[in-house]
Amino acid sequence: MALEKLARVDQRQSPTVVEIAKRAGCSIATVSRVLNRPETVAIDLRERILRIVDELGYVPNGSARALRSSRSRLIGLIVPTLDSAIFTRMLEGLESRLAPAGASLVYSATGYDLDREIRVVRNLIEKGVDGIVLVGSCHRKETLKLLREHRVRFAVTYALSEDVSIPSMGFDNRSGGALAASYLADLGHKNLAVIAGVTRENDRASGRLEGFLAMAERRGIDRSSIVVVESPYEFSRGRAAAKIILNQNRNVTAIFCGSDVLAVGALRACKDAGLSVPQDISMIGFDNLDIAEYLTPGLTTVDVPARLMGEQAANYFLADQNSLDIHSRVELETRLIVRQSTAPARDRQ
Amino acid sequence: MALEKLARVDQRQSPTVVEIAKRAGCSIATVSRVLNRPETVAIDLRERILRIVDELGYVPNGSARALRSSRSRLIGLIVPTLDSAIFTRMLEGLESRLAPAGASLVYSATGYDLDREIRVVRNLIEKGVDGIVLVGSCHRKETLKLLREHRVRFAVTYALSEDVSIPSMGFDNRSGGALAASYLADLGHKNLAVIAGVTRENDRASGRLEGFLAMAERRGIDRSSIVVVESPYEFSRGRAAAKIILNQNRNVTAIFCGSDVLAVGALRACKDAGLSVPQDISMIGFDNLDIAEYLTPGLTTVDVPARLMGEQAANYFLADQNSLDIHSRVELETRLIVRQSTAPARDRQ
DNA sequence: GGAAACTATGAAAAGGTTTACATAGCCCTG
DNA sequence: CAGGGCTATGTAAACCTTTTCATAGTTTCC
Repeated sequence: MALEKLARVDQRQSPTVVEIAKRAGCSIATVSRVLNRPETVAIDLRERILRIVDELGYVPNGSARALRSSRSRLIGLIVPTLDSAIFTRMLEGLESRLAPAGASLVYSATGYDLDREIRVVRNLIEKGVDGIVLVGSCHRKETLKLLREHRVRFAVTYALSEDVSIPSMGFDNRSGGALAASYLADLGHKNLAVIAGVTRENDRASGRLEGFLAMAERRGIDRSSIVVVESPYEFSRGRAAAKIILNQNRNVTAIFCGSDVLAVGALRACKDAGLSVPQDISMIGFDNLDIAEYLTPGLTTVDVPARLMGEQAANYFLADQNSLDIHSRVELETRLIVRQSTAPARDRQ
Repeated sequence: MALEKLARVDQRQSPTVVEIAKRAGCSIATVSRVLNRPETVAIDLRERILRIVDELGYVPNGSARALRSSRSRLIGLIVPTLDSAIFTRMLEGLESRLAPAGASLVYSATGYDLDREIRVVRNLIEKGVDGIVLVGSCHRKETLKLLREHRVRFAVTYALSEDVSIPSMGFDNRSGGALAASYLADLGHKNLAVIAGVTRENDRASGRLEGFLAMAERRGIDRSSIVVVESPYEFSRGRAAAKIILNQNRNVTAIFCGSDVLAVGALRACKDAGLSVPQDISMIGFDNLDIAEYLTPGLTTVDVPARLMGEQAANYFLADQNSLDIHSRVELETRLIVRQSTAPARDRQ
């Protein structure tokens, strides 16, 4: 006699829907229904099943669920890096919305390398994510091809894609840069410098720079007179870049930095050089990191709706794909936060 | 005649292992083998299959793979929050190791709420993660029960669990606190204050505080003379806490903060109060965030091997479970980074 | 009172892999 | 040259759900 057939289901094995059904005296289909659309099951049976689910500590198998329904409740996030804290707020916003809906966030970094982004995307597709949040609208053809061929929804953040068919929750980096230029012009600054992020294959960095230059020009400042340096987003790099600018261009009275991280470094360089901010040099950052308010002097900066972008992206992916009010293009605003690092122009020396 | 049977496989559908096998004229088992243990397949067949895989842009279905093999290549990370940048470095370290191995990181936040942690853990188990990285060794019974019952490997970071059967990659928060106390004693400070994190259900915050107090006592400073305030890890809260301390205890000459975030706020409070650091007040932080070096004055702080913990945790989960050299307890060191925010004691006023 | 329309449930297939087991061909060895 | 041990491949089951379709029972309506 096949004794093993009679052996009780191994207690130590995680229970499945079969075990639940057996105990509730119903079919697995009904158990599944209770778990997914409870209202379709008679109340007493439903409650009996739920009780058993609870008793056994049953947790559905996400892989099986995903395989069958082709929905994993996983959303991928691909950012260049979290090292410089710029994208952390978006990540938090995204997760804060996903979690209550039972969805999870899969995080990946590219290190600002678009080729690595291709591999990252492939990896996320393999994991079966329901959607991918990208930063910026500059990507390899291959990246987009992968996304299209595998029918993975995606959205762009931190920028607004020119192609309106691509969902984006972002802001116009150019206007952000323009905000800074405009304010410096208002203050009477004529000798400007920019420490931009690395603009190559980075539409955010180049947009901010372009917007700044264009507005400066409109305000009567000769574009070619503006000193521009590019620098990776690191404190030390901002410091080094500012040092060069201050040494080589003794008449510069204001510096616009493509990110607050660069600005922190640049502020330090001013101090190193014995220049005071804002008396000698005005400084404007970009991002409005939490720390900006706590620097000395408080950093004037362009606020980026980072958390909001994350939340909006989450909304987009959580919304029923056929829903009527699905916002696939959310245009958010930047605004200038004036603190103590900017003042009216005064000649240096 | 059933024409649809003859219809070519829908090009627009992602190809599966069946399609590959068909084109290569072999069985799906062989395709699977090529993908997982290539060395077991004859070289010419293997290469033919790989070529087809490439041509078709085949991407394996992770859900099916996970379902069958019960390995998802997903590692969960549960931290209180990323808002204060404390845990970001660990996250980056973890991801940087997981990605090359084809594994991905699923991020979740608890907001310092241990009950929410239970739900988060359940959710991650449902997603089928192969392992979970936790922060600290203080958790609800139910959390641990879930992990055990579902046989999910997990590890503790940012602390060393007392229970040696629980893998941990962390450091001793008490020694970290002791480092700070010891250094302040060396400098001759006798009137100390601590702005600790919220110690309730937080072994890291309480460990740091305890270690500080114990060492201070050992160095002849009466424990009861030390002013202790607890505060959530936010710039503004650190500022508020320091303000109270400075107002109510005019003789305090040194403040130890349970995190750099608190220290940034506290530095600001000193400035608000017209006190200079380090001449009037010495300040020590904890974490050694990147920003610490760029504050004015540069912040003396206890360095935490955050990135390393992430990397070590990744190593642990990536290692073959039966491997001999699997390090399930990695004890890392904190060290004091002396900058400009600390100086020998001088009476205030 | 009987057809029509619902409602609650069950049976069974499907989703794409991995893997235990079987097999066929080959090379050795005695 | 029989038989044993390899190696490379194939067959088919299993992983755990969701979902389509069928069915039995109940209500509704003329």
